[in-house]
Amino acid sequence: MSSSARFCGVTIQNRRERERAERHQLIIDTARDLAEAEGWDAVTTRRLAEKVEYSQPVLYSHFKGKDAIVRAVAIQGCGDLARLLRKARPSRGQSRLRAAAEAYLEFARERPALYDAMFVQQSDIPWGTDEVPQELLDAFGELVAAVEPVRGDRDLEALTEVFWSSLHGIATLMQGGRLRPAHDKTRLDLLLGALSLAQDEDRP
Amino acid sequence: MSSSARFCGVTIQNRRERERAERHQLIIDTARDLAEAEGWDAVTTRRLAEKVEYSQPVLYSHFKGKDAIVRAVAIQGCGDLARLLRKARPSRGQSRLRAAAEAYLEFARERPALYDAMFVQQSDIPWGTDEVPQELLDAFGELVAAVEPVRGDRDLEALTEVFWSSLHGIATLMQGGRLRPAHDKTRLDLLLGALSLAQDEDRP
DNA sequence: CTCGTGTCGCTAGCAGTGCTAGATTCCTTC
DNA sequence: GAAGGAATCTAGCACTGCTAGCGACACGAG
Repeated sequence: MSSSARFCGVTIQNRRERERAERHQLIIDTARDLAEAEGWDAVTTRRLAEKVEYSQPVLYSHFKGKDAIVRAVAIQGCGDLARLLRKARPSRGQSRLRAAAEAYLEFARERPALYDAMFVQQSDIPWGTDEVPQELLDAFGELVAAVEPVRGDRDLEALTEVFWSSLHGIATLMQGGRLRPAHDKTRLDLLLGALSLAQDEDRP
Repeated sequence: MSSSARFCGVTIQNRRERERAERHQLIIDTARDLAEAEGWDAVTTRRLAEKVEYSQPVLYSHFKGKDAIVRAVAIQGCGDLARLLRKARPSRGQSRLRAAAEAYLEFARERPALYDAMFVQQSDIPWGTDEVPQELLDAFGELVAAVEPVRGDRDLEALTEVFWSSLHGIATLMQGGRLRPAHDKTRLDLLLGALSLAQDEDRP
């Protein structure tokens, strides 16, 4: 019976781990959805626990604290962004740089709370040289690929950082209502024209 | 005696209003200093009240709520930034654009909490066409003046928004440790070179 | 000089926050 | 079935922003 018991024990343990992983993901998804629907201020541990139909302490058996939940949402959001950028290929005479820029800004516009968790709220996600999440590297890699065609003899990583920073600045200032919507198109044209070695590569 | 009484009453009222205005400013300054020293999380109404040596309700006789205090700090910060940009004139062969960019980034680096209140934390400051504070217009005006020399035939306001957005993106991503410090100089060179009509105006 | 009057600031409290210790319930195993 | 252990919940702490209502003070009138 010991082998049977062990076998059974393993499968039961597997089921438990699976259910636990599902609940883990449920918490992340619910937090993201609640934030998108009502903003991060509305994401309290009580409301989140109520939505996942468990009590608060269950959250703390999965995450060290609320910050860790937000961080998990942010990291998975980076994966979403990376996939979106990978799919965003230029159509017609559009440059790859423009396709990436438009996809990035659309992501920030459509999912402002998620974007906030990823790049605005301060978190202790390791962005330095050490253990930075793969999702982040993927997203940045897609930006690098989009910048590469216009790099010329410029430093590719630094140029990508400039591109990213500009997009991020536009995204956040727009979200805060600090830029004039009337300039939306002109602004992006100017940025892309300036970064494209000024050889008017991007004009249609 | 009625004229004497009225005269006295006016001066007393003046003194009271003056003291009240001083206390109003004291609250703003204390909130800003506390935020700069320990971050905005440390700025609670209790701690703030303790620092100004009054009880909490006094804060609410000056401001509608904590948000209004942060907003006052932010608006005065815009005045500081405008003054700093006005003073930042190019030295030697430096372009005015570079002088403004460096001054802006230094401001964001040296006073991160103040910068946060101004441009990161969402607030209901009216940025639209209606009653936007004068301090804000001044600061943006300084940026416009710095961009003007390189505008070429481009839309000046939109180009300034691109310049501002890029600086803002760099400032916030740097603050969050999301950019590589090794690229700091290259990044700014690339941005200024790209915005300067690509005529290498800014290369020394 | 004394007495209302009204402004001013304070004490105490509310509802809600993130988080946790201890009791309780449920399931597995013998 | 009973013992053991893991998983979950209840109840509570210290804190947040904010406010009602009380008490003390300075002021002007008689």
